[in-house]
Amino acid sequence: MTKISQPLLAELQWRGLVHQTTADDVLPEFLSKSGRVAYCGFDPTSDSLTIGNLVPIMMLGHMQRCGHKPIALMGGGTGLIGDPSGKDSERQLQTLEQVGANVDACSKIFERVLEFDSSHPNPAMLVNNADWLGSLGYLEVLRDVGKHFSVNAMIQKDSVRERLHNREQGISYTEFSYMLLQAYDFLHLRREHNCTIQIAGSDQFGNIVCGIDLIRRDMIDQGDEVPRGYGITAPLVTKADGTKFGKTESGAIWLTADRTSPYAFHQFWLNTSDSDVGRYLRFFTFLGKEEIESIEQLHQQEPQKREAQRALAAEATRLLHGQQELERAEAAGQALFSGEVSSLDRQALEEVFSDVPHSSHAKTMLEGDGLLIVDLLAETSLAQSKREARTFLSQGAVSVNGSKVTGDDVVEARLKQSDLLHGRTILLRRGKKAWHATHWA
RNA sequence: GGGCGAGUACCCAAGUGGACAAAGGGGGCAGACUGUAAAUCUGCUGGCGUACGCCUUCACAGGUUCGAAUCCUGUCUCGCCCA
Repeated sequence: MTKISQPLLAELQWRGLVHQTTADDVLPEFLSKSGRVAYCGFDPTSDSLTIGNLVPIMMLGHMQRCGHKPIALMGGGTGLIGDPSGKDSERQLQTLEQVGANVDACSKIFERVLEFDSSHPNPAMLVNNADWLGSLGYLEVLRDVGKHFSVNAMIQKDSVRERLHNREQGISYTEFSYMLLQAYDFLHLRREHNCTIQIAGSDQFGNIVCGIDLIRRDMIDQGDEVPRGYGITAPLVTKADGTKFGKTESGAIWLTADRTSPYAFHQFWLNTSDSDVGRYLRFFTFLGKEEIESIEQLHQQEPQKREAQRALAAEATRLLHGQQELERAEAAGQALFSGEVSSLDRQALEEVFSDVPHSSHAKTMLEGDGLLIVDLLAETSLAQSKREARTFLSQGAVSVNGSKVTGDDVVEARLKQSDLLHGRTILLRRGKKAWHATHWA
């Protein structure tokens, strides 16, 4: 996995991960030597990151694989301020404790993609800018950082200008200062860790340039002839149908299992459309060029097999959740979509349905004539009322233990004790995807 | 402050005294077809009830009327024009 395949920039480019760089003329040359240090900042606005953050994380992964040193920067300090970019309203400030907890929680994600072990030739680092921003004095900032910034230039920035012209919202001095802090981060890492590259999403280009400027001015002050700071931005991930990437009906897709189960995560990738899957393989897996191209070829020949989606889902799930969770997710998907659940043994059944809504009922209800399915459905997450349950039944949308409820009068269909799997479970399904497990005791 | 116009269901939008739980479109859910896709076609889409029915809804509060989304009065919100 740690093979050094090709120079970083070429690697990023064929993957389509480069949106824009600074200093196009000298950057390739600069990056051709290994051992460069690059960082990317992440906002700890919550206790997990979403797949929207995955692209820059992958970029850091490529850095490391190409022999450079990646630094993941958690914005524990800047998170207290809030980046005005792309926001149309002032940010709600978070408490110190909140931000601190979020930093801890998010750092686990990086450990999955990056190698932090000190035995690695170029181990990754995780830093929190609260560590240096927190102790920074106000006067110090004004003298050493503020001096290098022109307000005239700052108010020209898109992110600021929009808010300045918006009387309703405006922008606070706090958020206005954000770019100084981000620029200072870069300078700090440049000084302390010889970090020369900043990676970020395309919306951060302006902030990166600020940092580069600051480094240049600062280093000239110190008599350094070749001040170096470069920026690489990643493209915005888009979907062919124009809808927003990374969102589903049930919300954002997160990178940790407590927010988005490995099964849901796997399903998300599996449902990628044909027109996006090639790009996503490049973005979200570490598979090599030839491998991806052969997968694509296979996919084109037999798109119905969805080899490309399967590969994408497998790689991404393994990366973030590990081999074991991947296997569970695949097994669950297999069982849930084939509908062949009655053959599962007890343990497999419990594993597959651990993430599915469930409810408990009294076994005695199944005695005698049994229980009307309509009545049971209304009590589950699958139908809101008896009337709705009747609709689903008559439409042929309901399955019991994987087989569709059919017959002349489906509304009158009943469940009996013989329907119990392993003596305690009956699985209901509405439509293709909505399952509900009922347990009986 | 003055004048005009608008507020309808998840969203857009018709309806300007009864046939209105309210056209049409979008979205959502389900079915067929499929590849857990796209496109297409079909059904459902205020709530509750085993078809008839009941309850709640057309910005809000009152009123006129046998009957109001529709008419009247007041209030609020939004848009445009004038000061």
